[in-house]
Amino acid sequence: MERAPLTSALVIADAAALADEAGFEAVTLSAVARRLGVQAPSLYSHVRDREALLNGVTALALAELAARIAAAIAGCAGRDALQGYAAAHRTYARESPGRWQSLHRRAGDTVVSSDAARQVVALTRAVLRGYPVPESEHAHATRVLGSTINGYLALENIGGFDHSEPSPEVSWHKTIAALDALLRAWPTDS
Amino acid sequence: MERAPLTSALVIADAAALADEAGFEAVTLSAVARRLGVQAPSLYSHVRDREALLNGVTALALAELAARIAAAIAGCAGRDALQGYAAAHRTYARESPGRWQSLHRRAGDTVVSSDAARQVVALTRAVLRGYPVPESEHAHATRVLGSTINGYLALENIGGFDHSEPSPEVSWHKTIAALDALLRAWPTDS
DNA sequence: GGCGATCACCTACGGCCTATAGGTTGGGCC
DNA sequence: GGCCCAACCTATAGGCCGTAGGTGATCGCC
Repeated sequence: MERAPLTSALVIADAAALADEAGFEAVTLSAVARRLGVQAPSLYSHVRDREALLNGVTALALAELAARIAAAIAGCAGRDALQGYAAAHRTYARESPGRWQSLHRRAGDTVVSSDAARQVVALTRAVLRGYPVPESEHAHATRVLGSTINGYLALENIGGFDHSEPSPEVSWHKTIAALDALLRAWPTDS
Repeated sequence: MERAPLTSALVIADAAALADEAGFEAVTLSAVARRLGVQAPSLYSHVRDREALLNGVTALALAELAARIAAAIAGCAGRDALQGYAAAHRTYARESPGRWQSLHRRAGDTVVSSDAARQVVALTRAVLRGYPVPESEHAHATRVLGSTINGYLALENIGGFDHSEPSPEVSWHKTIAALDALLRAWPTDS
């Protein structure tokens, strides 16, 4: 059978698919090799070690997330942009749970200082520009936004809301509304 | 040498110490056994399997966190209580990084429905009672609070703030101030 | 005081994972 | 036609989980 030869990108893409199917912690060189119909040591030609494979998945996820955010907030401002920004995160977390998990780890420097990382920051600032938050406060507001959205999704993800009453759906909308109100009346006094 | 015999609690306590020293993912039956001067299979008398060991650490951490929160907000209300509540989380995350990490995983039912878990929720509601948030909105506000605080600490923890400008310290205070403002003017309209 | 049970630990093992070393094959290029 | 190299292979070492079954000291009990 004529198979196209593996490449680093193919291996990483398959690892990402596996992460979504079986959880990020299930991403193992052996498992990926099995899925690709190849012996495990063969992968070391394409990927330096397991850590590099995981970093690859993280980088991929970050780029995908950035693209989704960009699409979601294009042409929007104010609350619409915030809503799109948050929804992009949430649908990504739902549709690609493994890749999304891969974002919640200390990643290698190449990932941290990647274009995708910078792009996500830039997109967040773009959302803030629709609010009366002074430029000097953007860094803080970015952090609050990221903390709350990622924190919410993380809690939801590990089942933190499974055993309490109101549906996470409602709380999610309230949370976005709260962020909107917060940005609208950003406390500028120290 | 007369050693006191191991117990389940001792094994879990040692695992927690190891988690703080080497990271939660380093908590392995072999490593704990080494630290205790015992062969790895011996631990299975005290702990059902690795998963149970990790759940034990999570339960321990949750109980410790609840105790710290309780101490931090005793006799406080309003902003002071919020400040204490948040600070308790942060100092716990800094002083016991491994145990704190152990809280960020899907834990077994015994942990989720433990007294400590209920206590943390109750303490959060106690904080909210110092704000004009209607009782019917407490669940939502609890989630926002937990999301933001945990989200911030998680981002800080994985180094998300390492490569951007203002010190995380300043942003942290701004974040608490923002939460205070938010709760003070909780948007009650749908 | 001696006997048996039990408890807490042990060794031995199988299976899965990472990672390295070194062999084999087939296609492209001179 | 012969050489080289890329992409895969097998073999192997070492670490981890978890099970099975053995051993010695201690304790209750007669």
